[in-house]
Amino acid sequence: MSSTAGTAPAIKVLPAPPGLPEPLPEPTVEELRLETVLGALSDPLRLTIVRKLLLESEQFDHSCGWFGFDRPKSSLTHHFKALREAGVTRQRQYGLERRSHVRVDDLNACFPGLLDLVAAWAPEA
Amino acid sequence: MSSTAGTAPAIKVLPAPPGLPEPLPEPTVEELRLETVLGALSDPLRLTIVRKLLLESEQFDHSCGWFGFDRPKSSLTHHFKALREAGVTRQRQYGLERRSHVRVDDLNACFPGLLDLVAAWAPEA
DNA sequence: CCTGCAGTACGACTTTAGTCGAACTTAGCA
DNA sequence: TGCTAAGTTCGACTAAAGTCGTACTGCAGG
Repeated sequence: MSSTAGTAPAIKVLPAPPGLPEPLPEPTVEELRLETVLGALSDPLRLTIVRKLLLESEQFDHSCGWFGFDRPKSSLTHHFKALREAGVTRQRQYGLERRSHVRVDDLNACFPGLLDLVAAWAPEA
Repeated sequence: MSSTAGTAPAIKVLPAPPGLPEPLPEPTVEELRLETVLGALSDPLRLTIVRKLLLESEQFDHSCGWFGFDRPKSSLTHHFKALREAGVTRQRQYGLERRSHVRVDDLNACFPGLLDLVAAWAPEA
């Protein structure tokens, strides 16, 4: 996998089509680590976020407020950042809003079946 | 919080054949929680344990020392206990030794595909 | 320009998890 | 009977995560 030259050049930004904001910094596909992704998904709130993104219209990115959590904004920022830095989600800045979506293709390529488990997850009774 | 109504009243112990020690306390299948299992697997050492159990002769249970980690015994106890309490492994006492194996059937039933990811995992370069 | 709003950054605090030494428990064995 | 080895339990310490208030940035609309 790490066939790329010595120090990974860390291509952070994708060739975004014109008009589409560039993603915030995130790990590349090669940098995705199972233990990190599992750690990011071992939290009920983050599991809820990812599951909701998967089940309800993955076609669009969704802003932080779309989820309707009644937590302080700084807490939400923390969790969205954790998901992005683990490589689970991608975030783009649209004007005022920062919208997220799940990196479905990357995750299915690296960890096939994992997202199915998340989609099938049910929050504790 | 038990479960499906009526049947299956939390079978903690298996119908162990005579001569086979009973498993140490562990969550039932209904009690398995995705976030807990993922949390247990988000540690490299524990991932190593489970992967090694999966790849090298799952037919037999393996004692703590079989893995050959050069960590203090109290640390190992900690991690084996974490895996067992999350429902990932089952432990039985054989004389002096406490042997572990992965609860393959239970995990495949609850979280299909998860163990494949663990088996395919490679410790960080 | 000013104001309001989405969200971040920082920092303090609390909680949880990992690490490991030391003392203890128990089975097998001479 | 007493030794040894596998593993536990306890407790202290440390490191990492989660929580959230406050201050800040930066776009939009009047």
